[in-house]
Amino acid sequence: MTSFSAAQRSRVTMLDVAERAGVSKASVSRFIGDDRALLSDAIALRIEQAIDELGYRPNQMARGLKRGRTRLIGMLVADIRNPYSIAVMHGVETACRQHGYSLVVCNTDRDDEQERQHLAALRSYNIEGLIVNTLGHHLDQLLELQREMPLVLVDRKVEPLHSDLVGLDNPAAVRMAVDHLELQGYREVLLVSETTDGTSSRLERLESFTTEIAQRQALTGAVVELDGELEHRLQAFLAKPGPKALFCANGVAALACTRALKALGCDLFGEVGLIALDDLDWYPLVGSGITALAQPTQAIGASAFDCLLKRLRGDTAPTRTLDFLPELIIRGSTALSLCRSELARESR
Amino acid sequence: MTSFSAAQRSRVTMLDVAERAGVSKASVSRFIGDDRALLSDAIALRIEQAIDELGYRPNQMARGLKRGRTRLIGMLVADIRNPYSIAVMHGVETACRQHGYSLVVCNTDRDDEQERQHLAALRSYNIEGLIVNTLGHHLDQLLELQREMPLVLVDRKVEPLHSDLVGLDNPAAVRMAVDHLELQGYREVLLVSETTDGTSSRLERLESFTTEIAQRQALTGAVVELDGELEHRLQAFLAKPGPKALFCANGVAALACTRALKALGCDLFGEVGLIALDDLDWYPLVGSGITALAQPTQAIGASAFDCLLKRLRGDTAPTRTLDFLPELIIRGSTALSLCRSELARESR
DNA sequence: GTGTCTTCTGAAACCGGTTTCAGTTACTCA
DNA sequence: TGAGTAACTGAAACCGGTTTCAGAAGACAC
Repeated sequence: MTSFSAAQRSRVTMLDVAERAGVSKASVSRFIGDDRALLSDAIALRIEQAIDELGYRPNQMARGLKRGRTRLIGMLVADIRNPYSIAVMHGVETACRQHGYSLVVCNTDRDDEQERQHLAALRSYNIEGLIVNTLGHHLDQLLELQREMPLVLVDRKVEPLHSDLVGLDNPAAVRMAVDHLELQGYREVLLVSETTDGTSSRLERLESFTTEIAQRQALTGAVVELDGELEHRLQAFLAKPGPKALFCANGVAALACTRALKALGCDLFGEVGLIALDDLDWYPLVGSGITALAQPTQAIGASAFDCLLKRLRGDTAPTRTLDFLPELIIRGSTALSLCRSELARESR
Repeated sequence: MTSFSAAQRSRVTMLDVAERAGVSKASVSRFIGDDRALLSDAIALRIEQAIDELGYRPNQMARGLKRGRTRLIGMLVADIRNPYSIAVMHGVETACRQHGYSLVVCNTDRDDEQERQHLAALRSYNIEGLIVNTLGHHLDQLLELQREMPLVLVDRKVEPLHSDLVGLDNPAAVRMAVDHLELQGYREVLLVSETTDGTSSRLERLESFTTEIAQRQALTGAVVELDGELEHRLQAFLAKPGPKALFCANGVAALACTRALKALGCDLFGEVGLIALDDLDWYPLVGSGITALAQPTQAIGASAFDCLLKRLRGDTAPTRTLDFLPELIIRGSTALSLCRSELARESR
C-alpha cells in the first residue's frame, strides 16, 4: 500500500492531452466543454484519440473554479434516518445523476450547530444549488447562500426565505384522511404528531385538522404531540366511547403509536382505527395492515431538483410552490366493520 | 429573484481580505491554513479582523486544486433505500463532519451502468477517499481509483481489490443465530437470503449456515433465495413436522418473509420461529416481535471513515479487516414455548 | 490579385487559492 | 561594530482548467 499524499499528482491533466495531440490546452478545453463546434474535425479527432489513449478525465474542481459550475448540489437533511427524507433524497439523487450532477448530503441530526457547520461547508464547496429539509434556523447563513445560488425548500417552509417550495398539499391530505375516517364510520379522531417545533408542515397538518374537524358535525377531534406520556394519553383516548381512530401525522408518529398501542395490549386495530401519513414498508405487516396516505416522494425529490435546474438555467419567474397530493392506500386499520365495538353494536 | 449565472463572482475572495488587511495573499493563506505560527501577532490580528468584517470563507475547490485536499469523501451505495446502508451512511456522515469532511453520496440502485457513471464523477471531484458498498463490477475503474486514493469496502468484499474491509463477522453472526434457535428448541431451520449475486457477505452467511448446520446433530437446514416463489417455498416449509424457524439473512429478507407468512395466513409466530439479521424499527411491532441480530452500523460507518483517515495520514500498514459482532435482541418470534406445536406437545 | 469575411487556433490572463523562494528586519553574539 | 541567524513577509509561480483576444488560414466576391 502506497501513501497518497503525493499520488494525486500523477493524474493525467489537460496539458498531457494537449501535448499528446499536438494542440493547445485551449483546444482541449473546447473539446471537453460545449464548444466542440468550434474545432475542425481533424483536431477534434486527434484530441479524442489522445483522451482515449491517456484515459483523461477533466478535473471538475478546476473546471468549477473559473466557470463557476461545479455540478454539485447540496442537500441539507434534518434527519437522515427518517424514511421520508431518504425517499426524497433518493428522488433527488436520481434526478441529479440524470443531469450530470452529484449530491453532497448533509445530515444535521436536528441539531442547530450541525446545521451551521454544514451550511458553512456547503458554501465553501461552491455547490450550485441547495435543497433544504431542515428547520432553517441560521437564517442569516441561508439568506447569504440564497444570494449566491438557487435554493429549494422541501416539506418545510422557512418563512423569511421566500424561495421555491416543494412538498405535500397538507390541507388536502388531512381532508382525505378525515374524509376517509368519517366515511368509515369513526367518530372520535386523535391526531398524533411529533412536536411541531416550528416545522411548517406539522403546523399545517395540525391547523388543517382542527379546521376539518370543526366543519364536521359527526366528528370530534383532539391533538397530542409525541412525548413520554403517549401511552397514558392513548389509554385515555381508548377509554372514550364510540368508534375512534388515530391519525398519525407522519411515519415517526405511526411507529410510536403502534408501539404504544402494543404496549397497552390493545387489539390492533380492533379497538381503535389508524391512518398514517407516509407509507412505510412495514405498514402492511402490523395487525390487519395500516391505512396510509403515501406521499409521492420520488416526484417530490425530482421536482426539487427540477426547480433548482430551472433557476440555474436563468428562470427568474416568481417563486413556485409545488404541492403534491398523497395517495390513499386502504388497509385493515381503518376497516371499522372489523372493529370490536362496531360488531358489538351490530349484535345488539 | 435574480439570475445566478454571474452571482457567484460576488463572493469575498482571499484577495479582498488581503487588501482590507493590508497584507499579501500569502499571509492570508497562511492564516487560513495550518501555518498560522509563521505569522506575527499583529498581522494575524489584522487578518482575523478583515475576515470577520468581510465574512470571508475560503473556497475549498480552489484550496483543493493546489493542495490536493478537497475534504471530500465519496460513498458508493448499492441501495440507498436499504436501512442497513442508511444506518452505515449515518455513521460515516457523522464521522466525516467531526473531522471536517463532507460526504458525496452516490446511489447505484444496483445498476452497473450507474456505478460506472458515479465512479467517473467521483474521480472528477478529487475526493480524498472512497467508501464502497456495491458489487464493485467495473473493477478497472476501482483499481484506478485505488491508485489515487484510499478505499474502504463496507460489508462486501471485492476480491481483487485488496483494500481495507469493514463489516460484520458473518460466521460469528450465523453461529449466534443458529445457537439461539437450537437453544430455543427449533429443529428445522430455513435460511432466507436475497439472491447472492456475488455479494460476499451473503455468500459468507450462506456458507457459514451450511457449516453450522452440518455440525449440529439436532438441526436440519435448508436455504432459499428470494424470488416470486417465496410463498410456495414457505408453505412447503411450514408443512414439515417438528418445531421450525426461519433465519432471514437481512432486513429485506425479513420483510419479504413476514409479508409472505402473512399472506399465507400464518399465525405469526405461533407456527414458525423467525430470527433476522439487522434490527429494523418495526421488528417489535410484528406479531410478538421479531428476534434480531443488530449490526453496530454506527460503529461500522465510523470505522470505515476512520480507516480512510488513517490511510490519508500516511498509514501504510497491511490492509485491515474489521469484523464487528452483532447483538442478539430476543423478542417473541423465537419463543418456542409460545409456539402452537410446542403447546400441543406439552398438553399431550 | 486584393480586400473582406469566416473559421480555426493558440498564447496568455484568469479563477481562488497554496507554496516556493528570496528579501527584509530584528536579534544574538563575539 | 559587524557577521550570522532566526523570524516574518510578499512577489510570483503554480494547481488544472476556462475564456478572451488576436492572428493565421481559407473562402469568396470583385
